[in-house]
Amino acid sequence: MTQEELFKVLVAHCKEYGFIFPSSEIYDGLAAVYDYGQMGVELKNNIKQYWWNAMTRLNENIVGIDSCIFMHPRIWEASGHVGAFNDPLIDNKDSKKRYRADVLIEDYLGKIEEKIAKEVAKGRKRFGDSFDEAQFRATNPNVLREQAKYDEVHARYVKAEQASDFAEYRQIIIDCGIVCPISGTCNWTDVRQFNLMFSTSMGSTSEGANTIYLRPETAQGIFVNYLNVQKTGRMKLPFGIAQIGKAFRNEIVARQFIFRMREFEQMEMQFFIKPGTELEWFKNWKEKRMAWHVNLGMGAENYRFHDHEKLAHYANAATDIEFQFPFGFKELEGIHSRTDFDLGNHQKFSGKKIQYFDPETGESFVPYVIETSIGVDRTVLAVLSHAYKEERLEGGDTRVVLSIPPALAPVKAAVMPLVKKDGLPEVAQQIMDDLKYDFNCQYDEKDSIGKRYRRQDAIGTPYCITVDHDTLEDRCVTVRDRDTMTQERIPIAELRAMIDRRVNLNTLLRNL
RNA sequence: GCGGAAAUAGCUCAGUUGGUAGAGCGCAACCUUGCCAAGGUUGAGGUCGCGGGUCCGAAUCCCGUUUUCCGCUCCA
Repeated sequence: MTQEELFKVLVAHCKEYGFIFPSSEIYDGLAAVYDYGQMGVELKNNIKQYWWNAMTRLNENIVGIDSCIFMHPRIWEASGHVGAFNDPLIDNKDSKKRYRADVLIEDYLGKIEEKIAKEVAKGRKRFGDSFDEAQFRATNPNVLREQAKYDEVHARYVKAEQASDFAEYRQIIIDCGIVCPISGTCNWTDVRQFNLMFSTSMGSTSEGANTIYLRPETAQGIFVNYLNVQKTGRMKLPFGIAQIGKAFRNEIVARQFIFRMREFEQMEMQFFIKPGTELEWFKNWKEKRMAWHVNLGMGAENYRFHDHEKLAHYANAATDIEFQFPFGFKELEGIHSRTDFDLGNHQKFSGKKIQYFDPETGESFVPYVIETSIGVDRTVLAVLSHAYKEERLEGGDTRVVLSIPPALAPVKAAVMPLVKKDGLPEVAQQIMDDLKYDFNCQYDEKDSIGKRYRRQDAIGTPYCITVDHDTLEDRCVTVRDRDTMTQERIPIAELRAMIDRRVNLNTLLRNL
């Protein structure tokens, strides 16, 4: 089976066994929106708990918050999202390729600069030591011509940018004869803006209503609460604030199942530090976060770092932790050194002083930030795609098993009477009643025992507990292991401790 | 958003010049059985993605539309 086929089968499996459903399915679905079903929500909650506890409990200097999706609109100006998420796009009608209109113009200007630089280099070669660059630039006809062109286009571009005049963008592209590198033609569509933020209005009357945005990231909720947490929690640098929550992006292309959704969930932690220590902490968090992933036991070889060459407007160092999905290595988590970009901008835009007073040195400054930002849904997908296996058994049968890390498994144990009579269901029900306070358990008495085992394999239940006729005599049950399919006989009295040892999240956390 | 492919029962699919909608698996109840997808009986479930058109008659032909999958960019 190819990776592509495996991915399709996985998507079908997720639906069939109640992990993930397409949204609004009875109304034909809603593109790139998915709901978590009865199994999916358990898996997702376990992942969130693993992250939350790893952050807030294992680190004494990290606390959590839960900020709202609605925030003051000015926040998105301060964060740069209103600008950066409003890319002006243009399509070439012949090649069907889409480009950012501003990038096309900037590339064009870049080329003119290159030409000028080449002329200058030529001049330097010709005149040697007596070369006067300023003089040369002011007199050489080639340079003057190119410079004039550059100045004219640049002036128009800056003006258009300030006015958000997209028609002018297109006109510049056409006037300059900028062609599509693929088709080589100048057959362009209008410039259109794709606002990646969802908006709605707040306020009950139309004239008094404000446009507000659904947050495109959870990070800003942390930054705007920095002072609150720092002061009320008496936090000292370095310290971190963690948050799990929904974010929304109106992606042009949202695809690959739950990998890229328009509504998604993030787990973000912003770590506040002294300026100058950011590279050290960046490295520290890179290692810590990788350890968190690898600790799940899904194979260190399935993870890798991807350091960013091109940095976002807010970062001075950035890396991704990528996971080997069925469709290749893709980003699971981002770790960014955001400098004082966010807090500094909020200080500027809000007019409130956002600083940290260092009692040791007596200095005040805007803290630097290291961000770790992981996609919950992507982690769910990573776990599921790694867990899904079709095994060929000795008898020639196949079985589908989800080898989910036991601590994350939606159902920890299934309790089943071997037969639906002779008092076995009653005993099984008693065991169920005892275990259900500690673990999510399922009771099943329908169909043959083999079939029930397979059903549990398909949802990744680590243990199946079977009550048979001997149980009535020796008070022992058969515990069948999901991955090895081996069975062992265990006293009912020891069941809870035995399961707990293997599925408890704390065991995972202790290994970190 | 653009181009290509697809949509029939919960799932996988069949359905032949246009003529009353099918199979296997699954699901529910009962009987038999009892440690790795057992057998039997009975039953539920589809206006063939949706909307138009052609036709005496459309799952089938035509147009539109929605959703999904595959390519083209961004990103958690």
